[in-house]
Amino acid sequence: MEISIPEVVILRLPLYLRALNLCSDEGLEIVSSRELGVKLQLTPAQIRKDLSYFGKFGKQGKGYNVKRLAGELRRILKLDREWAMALVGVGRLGRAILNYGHFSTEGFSIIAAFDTDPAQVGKKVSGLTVQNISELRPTLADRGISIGIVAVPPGEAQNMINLLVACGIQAVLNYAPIVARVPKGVRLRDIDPVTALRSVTYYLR
Amino acid sequence: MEISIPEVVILRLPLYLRALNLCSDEGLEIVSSRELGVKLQLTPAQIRKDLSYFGKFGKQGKGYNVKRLAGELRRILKLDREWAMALVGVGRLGRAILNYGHFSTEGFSIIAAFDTDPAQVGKKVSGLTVQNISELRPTLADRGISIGIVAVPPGEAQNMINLLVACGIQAVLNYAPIVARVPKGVRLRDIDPVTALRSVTYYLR
DNA sequence: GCCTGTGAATGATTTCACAGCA
DNA sequence: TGCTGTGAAATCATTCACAGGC
Repeated sequence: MEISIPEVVILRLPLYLRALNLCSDEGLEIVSSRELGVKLQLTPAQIRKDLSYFGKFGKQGKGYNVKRLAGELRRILKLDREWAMALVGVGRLGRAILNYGHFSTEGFSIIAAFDTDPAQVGKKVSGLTVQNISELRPTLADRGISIGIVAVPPGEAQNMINLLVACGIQAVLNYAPIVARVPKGVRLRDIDPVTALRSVTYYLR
Repeated sequence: MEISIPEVVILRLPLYLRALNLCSDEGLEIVSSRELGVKLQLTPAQIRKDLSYFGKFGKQGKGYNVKRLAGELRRILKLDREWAMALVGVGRLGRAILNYGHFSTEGFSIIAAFDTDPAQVGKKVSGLTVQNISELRPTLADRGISIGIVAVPPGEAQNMINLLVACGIQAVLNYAPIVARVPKGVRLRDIDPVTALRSVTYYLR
């Protein structure tokens, strides 16, 4: 029987990757779980235990080879390929997302943009021609798009998510400030600065 | 001795607030933990247990008064006041943050903007005059700013966070794609779509 | 000596299950 | 009957502690 890996572990792997990139920048070739732990404010034991779900990547007495471990994590997280994404909503927020430089350098490309507003359809934004939402289904299928980015007003967001799901999307990155729902089997991540702030004020004077 | 409330609970309270707002929009006056659980994909028991850390807000046999519970949560999370924020970095990302409409409607106002680039200082962006970073300390103190927003390139981000901390900031909302560190007592929240995506591809085909 | 990988122990969080009230 | 609030039980996650290898 398959042992399944806790989701908290998967959520930490990208942080390990960030820390390893930092090690690379510092010219480090080998890093120990203790050193990684200092950078990430995690215990060494947690890092070792997390990695042990996937294999043995370290050398006793030494630590982990920075490049090798980064490569393994990229493979585990399926970051050793390009991921095609579609943006829904090309208003102010959607345009800012298209201009965000860090997606493409990390293997995530927005290759299609959609809007429900006929006035937007056909316009060029950041090198993409805005398509009518009715073209969503064939475009997702033909162009191998697995991730949808939702950047529409809150009132429309759940409908757009439902539409993406109905068209076979596998994951949604939701920028709308709502409680979004997706069926089991579809993955959802929310980018919501207001929710982040609301959980922080509790601790402030 | 004070019993301290688990951080996971605090992280869920803003979601409860979102769900309650949705109930309000639907014209609901009373909601049960079961109904909230359906909206949030959480178990009713978890919602009741979470709320029980703070008091008894429900009516047996009925449920929770939507308006009343929303009000209590706002009070608990200290959202019954205005929070002043300072933005550091007025490049493309910083400007998009200034244009993001959902902060001010939720009681979070960006009332000062800073940049290290002398060419930016003195310019007006979204109604704010960009200030020299050297004015950070007096401005935070004089204007009662408790939250700093970091939107500078990755290489400068940790330095800017250190500076904010040195100037007495209580919380940092970090948009830079780095592993950021803050001392104990300062709260950090990261807004990082690439990290969100990296944790999602693991589950995709 | 130093650090990994990992069962066992501890600690935290979630869920159960039910008393008590509307 | 229906739902809350809550101890107790169950589950899940983290940390400990040490065998084993460099």
